Amino acid sequence: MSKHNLYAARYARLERLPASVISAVEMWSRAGRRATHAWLESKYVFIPINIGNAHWMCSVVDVQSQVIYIIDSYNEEYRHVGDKLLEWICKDGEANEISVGRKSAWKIVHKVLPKQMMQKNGSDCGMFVLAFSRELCMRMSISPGAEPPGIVFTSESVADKRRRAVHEILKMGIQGRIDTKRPNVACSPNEKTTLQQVVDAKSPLGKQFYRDGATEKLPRVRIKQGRMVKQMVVYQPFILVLMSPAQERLLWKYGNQRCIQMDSTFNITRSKFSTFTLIARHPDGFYMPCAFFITSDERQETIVYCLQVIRDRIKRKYPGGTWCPSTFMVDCCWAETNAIEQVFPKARVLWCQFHVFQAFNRNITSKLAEKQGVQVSIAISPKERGQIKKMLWKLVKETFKDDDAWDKAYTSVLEFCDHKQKEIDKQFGDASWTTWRSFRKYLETQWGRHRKLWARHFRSGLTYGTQETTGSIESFHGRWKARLIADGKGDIRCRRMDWLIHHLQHEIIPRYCDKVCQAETSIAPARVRKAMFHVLDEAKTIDGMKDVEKETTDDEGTRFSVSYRVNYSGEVHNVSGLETLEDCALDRDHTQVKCSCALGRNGQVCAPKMKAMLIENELWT
DNA sequence: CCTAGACTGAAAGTTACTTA
DNA sequence: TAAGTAACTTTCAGTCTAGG
Repeated sequence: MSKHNLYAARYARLERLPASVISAVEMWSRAGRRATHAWLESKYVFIPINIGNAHWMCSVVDVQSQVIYIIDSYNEEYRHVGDKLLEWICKDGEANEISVGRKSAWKIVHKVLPKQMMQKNGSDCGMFVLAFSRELCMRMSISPGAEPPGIVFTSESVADKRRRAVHEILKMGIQGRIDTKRPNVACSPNEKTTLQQVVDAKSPLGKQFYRDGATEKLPRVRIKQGRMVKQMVVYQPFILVLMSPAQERLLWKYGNQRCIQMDSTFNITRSKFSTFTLIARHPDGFYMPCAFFITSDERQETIVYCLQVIRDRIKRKYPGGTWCPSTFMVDCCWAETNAIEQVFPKARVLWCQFHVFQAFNRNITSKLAEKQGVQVSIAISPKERGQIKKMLWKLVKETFKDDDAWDKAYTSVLEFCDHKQKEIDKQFGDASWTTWRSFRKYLETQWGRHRKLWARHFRSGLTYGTQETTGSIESFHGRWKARLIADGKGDIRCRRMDWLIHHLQHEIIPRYCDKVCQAETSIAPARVRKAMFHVLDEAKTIDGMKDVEKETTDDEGTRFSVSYRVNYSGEVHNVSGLETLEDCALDRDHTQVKCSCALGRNGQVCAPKMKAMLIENELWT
């Protein structure tokens, strides 16, 4: 007797047999032999059989007793199934020189199921096959005399078996392949199919979340179990773009083929939203805010959306010619940089030199810090740090004769790092002090590749005003916050969003409009202000973005309306208790899964919770 | 401290080719 | 001719590190 008792075959498709029976079986048995052992060397072989790509039945080959059992959940007899199987067995036994006995000695037994065990719907046959296999495996005794088998389960309990299967898949995963070298060892956890693959949780959520639009606008769902994080987030950013017609004009007039600065600031309202400001420079030398957008995150795609709205808005209002700023000044932020390059491919992005040097400084202090060793401590002297700072500052600030000269200066910095590293290596041996090496790596990966973004040398020939930094926008934010604090209405971090909008609309924008008009004309500011207000009133706020219009009341009780475009309204749901999903699946009770949203807190079913349930549902019904 | 993006290695998917 | 195979590409999750 073989030491192997079981062989579970991959399924067999009967309709294919006539043409390809020989090669198919050979491939099949060969694959089995390579993986573990020949299938006919087992005691029992379980072969799920598929008929007409529709129905499944279970067959068990008892190799030793030479019996083929066929169990069909409808109690129908498929004579040819047994014959074909027998044909296979004989062929394969011959080919692999395994004695399977005479063909006539084999018996084909169609098990007859009691009525309570028969399938009563059109979709459970697969579960029946699994259930039969499991029961037979568990008992490991299949004898031709014992028939019909007693009632092991009823057809009603198949739904529970389905849930059990879900439970087991969630818990154990699916073994993807068998390690040919160690066939008896279970696969490593890495090879288990994880929940995300079993349940395609990343696919769109279903109708309730669908909106027209690009894929990236669909909310994301991450269900994580086991090795993965147990959290599900339906993530929909909040976006509000604010730009008055007056600002639009400023942006069009003073932003086209000129420099625009962009920066974000936090802690302006009680929400943890960021406020982005775009400012342009007036020929008289002062800077004015030209657009605001408030977002719930700072991801690239969110910024792209806002910039697109602003660009399209100006295009529509001033159709003549293409409007495109020549340069954008931002701080060293990749999300902003990439977004600008996506929306304005022709514009050059420049990084604020102040932020660049700030980053340098931070990394010089952290990476080139003094280190305490076992016996000695190595000191990177302030002088050395000063030296490298000076060299980098030169790279940032100065204009060189040509690109080669800049390159030479840059390489000399790297060589300086190498030199210092070598000194340390000589003293302490390789790999013990890698301060300079890691700093060099940082320079190369983080800055060397993107030199055009931050070095003054590569900016020659560009028109971007007089500033090399986003200083004016930072000071604008600073003054803005200072004014807010000074108005004595409490902590700005506790204020509401509508208050912020009101403040922008009635304080900030008119201020700058006054200033601009004073510079452009000789009209007294009071009259200008009136004229500006007229424009604002007429346009309400941002025309063309009328998806949502709301009447709001500010702190002083003045009513004003705001219209804004929200490309998708939503909130973040933090669903906890997902680890209990498997119990929920068995109990059909979802109260253990909790969600942070208002509905969820009241124990009601909210959308993400419903989605989690739906995913389960799909598996057990 | 938090979020975003680059990077990385592994798995899954694709395709062209081989084999019986 | 269909299944297997190898080489290649794409996708995805996890890690790391950046800057605010």
